Amino acid sequence: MFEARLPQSHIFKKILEAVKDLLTEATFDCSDSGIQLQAMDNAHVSLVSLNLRSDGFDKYRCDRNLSMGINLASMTKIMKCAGNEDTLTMKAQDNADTVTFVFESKNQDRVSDYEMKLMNLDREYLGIPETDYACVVKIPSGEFARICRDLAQFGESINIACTKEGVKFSATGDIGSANIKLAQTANVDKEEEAVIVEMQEPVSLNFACRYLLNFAKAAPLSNQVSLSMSLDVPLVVEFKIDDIGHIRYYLAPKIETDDN
Amino acid sequence: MFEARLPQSHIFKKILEAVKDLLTEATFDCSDSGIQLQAMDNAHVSLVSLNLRSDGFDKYRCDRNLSMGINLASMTKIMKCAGNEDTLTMKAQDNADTVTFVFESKNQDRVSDYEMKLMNLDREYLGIPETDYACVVKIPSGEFARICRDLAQFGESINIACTKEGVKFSATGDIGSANIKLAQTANVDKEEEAVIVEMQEPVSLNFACRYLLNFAKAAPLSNQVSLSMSLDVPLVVEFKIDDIGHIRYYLAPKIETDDN
DNA sequence: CCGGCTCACG
DNA sequence: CGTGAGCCGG
Repeated sequence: MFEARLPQSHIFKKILEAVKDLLTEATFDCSDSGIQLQAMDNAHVSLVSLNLRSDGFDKYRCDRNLSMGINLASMTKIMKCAGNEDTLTMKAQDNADTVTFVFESKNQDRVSDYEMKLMNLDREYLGIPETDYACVVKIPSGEFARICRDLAQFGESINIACTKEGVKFSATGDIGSANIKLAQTANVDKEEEAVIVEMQEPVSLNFACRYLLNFAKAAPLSNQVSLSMSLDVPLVVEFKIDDIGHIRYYLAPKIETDDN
Repeated sequence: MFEARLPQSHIFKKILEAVKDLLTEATFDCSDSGIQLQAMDNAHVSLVSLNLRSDGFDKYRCDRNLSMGINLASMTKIMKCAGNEDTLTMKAQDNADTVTFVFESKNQDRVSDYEMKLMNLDREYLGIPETDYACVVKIPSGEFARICRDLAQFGESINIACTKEGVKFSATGDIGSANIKLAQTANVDKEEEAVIVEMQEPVSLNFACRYLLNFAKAAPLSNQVSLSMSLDVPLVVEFKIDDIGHIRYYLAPKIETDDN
């Protein structure tokens, strides 16, 4: 059987908020090492990759590898029924066609369980090569969300330009042009406010704003987000998730000329 | 060139909130003495007049008089990209057809700039005679907004009746009639809560609710609003803006009988 | 002053 | 349904 317990359901709630607008359904692959989800978004433009290590769970047991095809809208509905502080347990029998979510309040006064039908989903295994990136930028995730929101008003694509001094986000459109420059922080008063640029080589790439906006929905999962970029290679937007794993989004640059 | 800097962008943000529903575009007249905007609203019913003195700015430079035709929806979008505590700098070259807004966070780690195209707008210079008013009422601006909102439910016009005892706002309609009376405050505990009536002669005038509602959007700019009234003369609704100027709205009374 | 939540609108 | 604005709490 499969059983995984987290002391706080809110991580899972936020994960669902972070994927449900990109994916209508997805397969959760459970193995001894943890839970993994990997899927192209509905439009087959970006890729979502979620990793939750087994050791990050309060309790974890997975006797046999298990692929659970899940309708994310349904799962979102169920997760909304959990209190943020509830203990969450996911359970499935080895060959079952359902998964059960159990929410327990801290004092055990309230226990609820939700059983959800699993789906058979076509799988597409995608190899993601590990790469060295020309630039890796870490910025506060709230800042990232804010930048995407602000620049979305100006155009459909956002240019990210990275030099060793910092990173610049730009957009151009009918109402004008916008540039947001973040300098690498010298004084790291609070770690979560740091802007850190690791640069081998400067890059300047364009991305579809709409996807970046969706990625930014993962901001509640982490104070910081890292953006890894190289020429002609998909951007990686990574949010670490506490002590358990990460969620990554991959998005190919727009191959446009810099005429905006 | 033209350059004007304010230590806090929120004044400008609020100014835009206070005009954007009345005007789709407007000309900002910049001169050595400051920035002025004067325009009839889209329906040519009311008049908006904004004055920002140069000495109210942190830094101000205007080599040549400059009239900037601005689409206020665009400018509103741009102002929404500023943090409330950001330093705001407006810049334009002498004969440029664009204006640039620069927002800087207090620690300079974040700098964003927005360039916006200027428009050529037809100008209408309107002389506004200085007048003595039969009644000048000062009330808390939040109170004013509340009154307009409350009375809006009853009818399309609001009667403002002023005597030396105080001021009464009334509306009548299908669902009934409403009267809100504010007595002149005796004990001025807090200045911003004061209701002050300066009366030469009592007045009772009717105004289109819809415009008063729009004027009330300037409430965040000031704790107090003053209403200046005389028979058959436009009402003046004035909000002082900190140490820098004011915004005034002018609205002619409805010439109806008091049958509501 | 910022973040989360709730309500209203497109 | 998803997004944006206003309100309340930390």
